[in-house]
Amino acid sequence: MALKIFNVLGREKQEFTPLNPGFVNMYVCGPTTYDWSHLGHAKNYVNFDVIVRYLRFSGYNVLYVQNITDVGHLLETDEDRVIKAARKLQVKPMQVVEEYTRYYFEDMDALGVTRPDISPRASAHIPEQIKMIQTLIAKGHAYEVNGSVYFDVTSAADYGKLSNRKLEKQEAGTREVVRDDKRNPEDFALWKKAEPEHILRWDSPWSEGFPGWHIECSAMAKKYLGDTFDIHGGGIDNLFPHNESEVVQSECANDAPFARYWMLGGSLTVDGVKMSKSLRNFVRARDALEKYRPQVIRMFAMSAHYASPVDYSDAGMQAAQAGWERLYGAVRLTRSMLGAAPASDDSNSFRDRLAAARAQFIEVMDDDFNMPKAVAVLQELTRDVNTLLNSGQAVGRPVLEAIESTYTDLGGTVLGIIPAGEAVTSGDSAREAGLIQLLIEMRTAARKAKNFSESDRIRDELAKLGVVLEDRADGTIWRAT
RNA sequence: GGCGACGUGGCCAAGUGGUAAGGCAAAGCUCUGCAAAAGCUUCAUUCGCCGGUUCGAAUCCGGCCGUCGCCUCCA
Repeated sequence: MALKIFNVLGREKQEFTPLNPGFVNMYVCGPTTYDWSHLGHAKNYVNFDVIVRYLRFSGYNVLYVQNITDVGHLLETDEDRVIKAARKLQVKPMQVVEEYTRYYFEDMDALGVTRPDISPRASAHIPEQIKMIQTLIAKGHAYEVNGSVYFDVTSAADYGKLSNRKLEKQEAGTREVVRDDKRNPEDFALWKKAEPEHILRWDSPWSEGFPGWHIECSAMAKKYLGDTFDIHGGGIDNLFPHNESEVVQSECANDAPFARYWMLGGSLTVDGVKMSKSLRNFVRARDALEKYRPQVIRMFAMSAHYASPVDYSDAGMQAAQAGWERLYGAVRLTRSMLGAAPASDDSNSFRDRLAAARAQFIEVMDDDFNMPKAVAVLQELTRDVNTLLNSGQAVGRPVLEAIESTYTDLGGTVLGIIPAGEAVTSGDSAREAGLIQLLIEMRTAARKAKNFSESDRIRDELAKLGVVLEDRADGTIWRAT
């Protein structure tokens, strides 16, 4: 079974064949770091994280580039959003960028999102952007007016092919407003001359100014991945104009196809409306992390196919949490049983069940990264694992290890929802575990003596402290809530 | 208005021609001293509505209704 990807370019599911066998060059549009990351970012970057993890799990050598936008991303009012934030906070623009870039990585790290291999910043690639703009001017795809440079969308026959937009046949100026000095209303800025109060500014052949928003991705993708590369990811909300502009300017400048596969993630919504900063309906990623474990947020992000929207709600998060706890409960039970398991081949036939789960997992992930179905595969496996482990029949160490590694590989390495283990390392945790074990033994003695008021008191008091006891045929185990 | 996505049980959701995965919630049961955890059972003759194609459609085609996204602020 070969990997298939729904390619937004052409809007069909296609077999994935990398440009160079065994290697995947991938670019994903990153955030503009002038404010906190919210769950919308978390959803999208968790999805792409799983995509990258799965590609690597499948044996591909992935080069993953994700930019940090720190300049040129203007508001509708033509204000630079970074400068605006800096003015509000009374700090230098680059301080804003530094601070929120740091927070962004902190939040993504906490969510278990693997860092991109390269995180290039727009402001560090001004020369590359200027060079690309010069190429576009030389080829007649861009023009300079009053120190600013615009891309002429009528110069490219296939402009609009990604978002399926066609230029309206109309003459410039017939619209009510033709902004700036553009020849066509649809032309977009490659370089903008800076007004005196605009602090973020660089020298260029045309003026002291700053690059447009779209050119950074084209320039940095070219620099690190080449003219043509395999996968370009991002959020569906940036399909137009951002992604469309990237495609047209890159292909015009490079005379080569740009990204071969486009993968765009669905938006996170709240009550059916997109979570966004401007609507002020967002939940910061770090606030969500205070309330829910990172694995639960990842489960939630994977509750629908990556290209579909996901609606945020407490009920949705709680469903994700309940589902996760059942999965993780099976893993925890497996690990606790490993401690005293015999090195026998008891229950060895269960290996077939594990192999089937692996095969199913790969099959559904190969089908355009069907994460909800991949989770379902683990959930079905979990039912059988629980049945086996609670059956009372002997289970040998090799099988337990095979169960553990199945969860670790599929749920851990690929999906990032199964932690590697709760290693008790610090002195305090080891002491705590010892004390809990002592209380468990005291309770066991009380139960044997049928002193249930005493045994229930120990259980209830521990529960109040966040330690839940579970009585099993082979003894009592505990877990922290 | 243009472009695009979508509408599946109480909720979330998979499913692109062969007779409805999975999770959450709910109810009953088993296990337990009681719990917890786990397992079992029940829970859509039906996939927004109306037509059509077909031996057969949630899946294909047409129309209608509704929701959402983008159309130079947004991952």
